[in-house]
Amino acid sequence: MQRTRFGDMACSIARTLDVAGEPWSPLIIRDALVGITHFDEMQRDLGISRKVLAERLKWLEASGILERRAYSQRPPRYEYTLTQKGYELCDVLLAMTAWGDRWTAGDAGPPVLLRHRTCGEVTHSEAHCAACGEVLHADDVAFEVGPGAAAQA
Amino acid sequence: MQRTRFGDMACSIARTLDVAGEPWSPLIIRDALVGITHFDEMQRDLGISRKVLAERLKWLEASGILERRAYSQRPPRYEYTLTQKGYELCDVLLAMTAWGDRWTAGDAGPPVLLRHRTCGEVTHSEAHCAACGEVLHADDVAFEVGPGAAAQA
DNA sequence: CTTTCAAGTTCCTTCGGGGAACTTACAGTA
DNA sequence: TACTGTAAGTTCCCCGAAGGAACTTGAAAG
Repeated sequence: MQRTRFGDMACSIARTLDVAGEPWSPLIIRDALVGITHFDEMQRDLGISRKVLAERLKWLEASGILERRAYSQRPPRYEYTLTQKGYELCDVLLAMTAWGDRWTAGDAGPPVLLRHRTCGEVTHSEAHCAACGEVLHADDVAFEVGPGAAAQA
Repeated sequence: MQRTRFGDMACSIARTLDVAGEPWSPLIIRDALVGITHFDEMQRDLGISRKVLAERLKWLEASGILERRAYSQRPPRYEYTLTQKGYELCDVLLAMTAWGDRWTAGDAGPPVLLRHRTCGEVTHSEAHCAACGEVLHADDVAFEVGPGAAAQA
């Protein structure tokens, strides 16, 4: 959690960052996606401080991204799983993966390959226009004032 | 810039975060995209501390995301524009915008609308499989070990 | 020759990250 | 019964990074 609050800005990018913009959060969500759902598993996998992990998990749960559920009563043991809201956030992770593979992988190639289950090909995520289906890049769009444009403090 | 280095992790998400994971960076890139390219403009638009802005701009320039160019010699005045590498990173911002519009906009609706110039519709970014063109979500993909999977410290 | 502006830099305070140790609650085993 | 192990945190201290305000530099403009 950063010092300046992004949640109040009239910008969906800022508001997304407010929820999951802190550097560890996307990696926690990635872990939850691939089945690393227990506190100690995450801590070992990420090398994150236990304190910070506990803070992030609380925040992501409060934000409706993760759900904390006991998978054992005695002894009390918990797992963190993605909600629908959290699951949809993985579209952002797919976009990060595509960019990171393209620009930061270097000669070694990407560390992880994504195989599309339905078509069988190794693939990556590509942004498309939800209306016409064509490939969409940032300068294909014009920005217009939307209905929620009010509270620009 | 966070304390733990993400750049060395064998994960494209982590490596993307290493470049642009600090909370302000995506907003700086957004500003550069929409034509807010001068130091003072950015500082006013974002409400960011001048110190932090100067640090981020240096880092993003060093990472090949932004280019610093003098648009005036006398007096010396500079602008920051996106490189191709930085421009492609905007795909991630489009995904953040789509998620933020859907999950954080509330009753007021999205603060900004995106109109696709080629088809004319108000739209949002949608992740598609680069191979078959179908809509792609996180559990449509299987993760496989890639060629660059080595250096998991 | 004082003001204004852009583009930073410097200084100070405070908050948050990192890391290690500690705690709680239970299970297994000898 | 005591000892060991494990999961899920919490507490403590230190230090680095964020925020904010003031200062600097270089040049034009009144």
